[in-house]
Amino acid sequence: MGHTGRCHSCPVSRHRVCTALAQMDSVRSGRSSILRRYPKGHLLLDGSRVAERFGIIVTGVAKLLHIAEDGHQKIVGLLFPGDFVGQTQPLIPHLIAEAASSIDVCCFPRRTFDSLLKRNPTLEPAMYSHTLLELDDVRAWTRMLTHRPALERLAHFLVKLDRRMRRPGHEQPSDVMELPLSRTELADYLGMTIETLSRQLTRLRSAGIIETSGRFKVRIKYWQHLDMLASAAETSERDAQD
Amino acid sequence: MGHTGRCHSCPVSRHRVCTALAQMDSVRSGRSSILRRYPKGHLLLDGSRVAERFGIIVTGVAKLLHIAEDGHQKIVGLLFPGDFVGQTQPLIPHLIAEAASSIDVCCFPRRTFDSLLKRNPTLEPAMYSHTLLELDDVRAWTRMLTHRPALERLAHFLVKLDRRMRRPGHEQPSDVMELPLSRTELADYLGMTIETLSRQLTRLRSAGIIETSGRFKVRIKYWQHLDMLASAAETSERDAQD
DNA sequence: CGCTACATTGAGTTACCTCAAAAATTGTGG
DNA sequence: CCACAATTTTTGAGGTAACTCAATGTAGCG
Repeated sequence: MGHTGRCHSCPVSRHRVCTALAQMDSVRSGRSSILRRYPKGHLLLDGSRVAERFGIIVTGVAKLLHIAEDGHQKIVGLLFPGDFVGQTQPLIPHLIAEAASSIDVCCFPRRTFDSLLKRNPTLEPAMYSHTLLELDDVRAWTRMLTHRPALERLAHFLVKLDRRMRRPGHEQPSDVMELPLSRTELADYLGMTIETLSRQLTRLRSAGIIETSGRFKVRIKYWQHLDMLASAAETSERDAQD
Repeated sequence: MGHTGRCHSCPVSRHRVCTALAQMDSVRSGRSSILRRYPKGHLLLDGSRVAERFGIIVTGVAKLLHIAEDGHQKIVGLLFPGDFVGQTQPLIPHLIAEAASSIDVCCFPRRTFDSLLKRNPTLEPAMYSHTLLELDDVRAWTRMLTHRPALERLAHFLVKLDRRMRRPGHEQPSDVMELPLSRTELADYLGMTIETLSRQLTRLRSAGIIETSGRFKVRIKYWQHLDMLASAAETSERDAQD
């Protein structure tokens, strides 16, 4: 189950930043980093502080939150295995990340990571590339949220979640997966009310496309069907214009 | 009007990346870069190719577009003065940028820029920071689009446009500004139909908050009023929850 | 088991969408 | 410079997806 702390057995080792890191022997053999497990709710990133360590998510999901002065929190994104946290400077003080579920993080002490950054010239570019891809992803997601109906937004989310949570090899196509967010949070993230979200879930459930048990377990029964709904976006957006 | 090609007279010189660049004498004196003016519609970035030059927008606005296989284009973002284009690798092949209006760009030949990158260790981090801030901005904007009504989205856009287009010192607070997008494009960008957009513009117009002339000229008469509408977001989002 | 918090379902309302027509702006040839 | 077509924007009328408010159902916990 849990991996040994060496890159070759790590489920995220094929991600961009890990690939760059694994060019260093000390990293590949697991001597630079420690795999830490954090409980749901643990603060992984505090935007107002320099991070004590750099971390790459190995399993689990983290919420990215914006905090208002009054302390109120708004979900602005999610982090999945392969994504990283650990800023060198407090660039965005109102941004925090916290574990949405129990989460495994591959952690490098700040100093260690800084020296890796200096010694490995491919590392920073790899991080930058990762961020650029994420930016593009967020932009596409924004369009999805603003132009597509609630059902498709939900379908898209579920498909994305499934893809990013599935550990290579480890899982079957239609395993039960854990929702990282409560209904309230998920509705907020998808830009709808909990009532609308609940109705859309019911639609998918009674169409036989998904199965739910308890509040947080979902199983995709017809992935293909769900994916069609999710990508109905592109097709009907195309029809619409020009 | 047009600046001399030296950083000290340049309206964007106080932006992050320019500040980093201006640490080099050859840059500060304007020997590395050329100020180019491109007409509306000019292709500034082709995501499927390595860019011939690195450019920082000095005046004007550029559209960021996603291209589908069928050639259909969707607006995913805007670039303003201080933002930059010019990738080293074709990371996001379906992404292009084109001038939304006539636009001035401070251009560095690829080779020159690469060597600057190597010689100035603060440059890449500055670019990275810029991108991280942009990512955060897009995330906040996404929330705006998904949670706020059409009128507020439009108000927010106008306020943002005003802030980012205004050259330091150069303009009066309530100058006429040029809309970088047609109604169709703007509606698409703001996630509404052209009809709804038009109605919201009319509302602002008849409330005396803005003035329009022709298709592309807007003047904000009551900036404060508009800003209140724009940031009604935070206030009423706060009221809503917890 | 009963309490509390969260999720689902129901009924009525509204903001935005769709379809259709009128008005304004831009481009073109005389 | 003006008339006229083409394009884009605005306005109008009616429909619908999603919202709000309210009630019911269900999961988790002492």
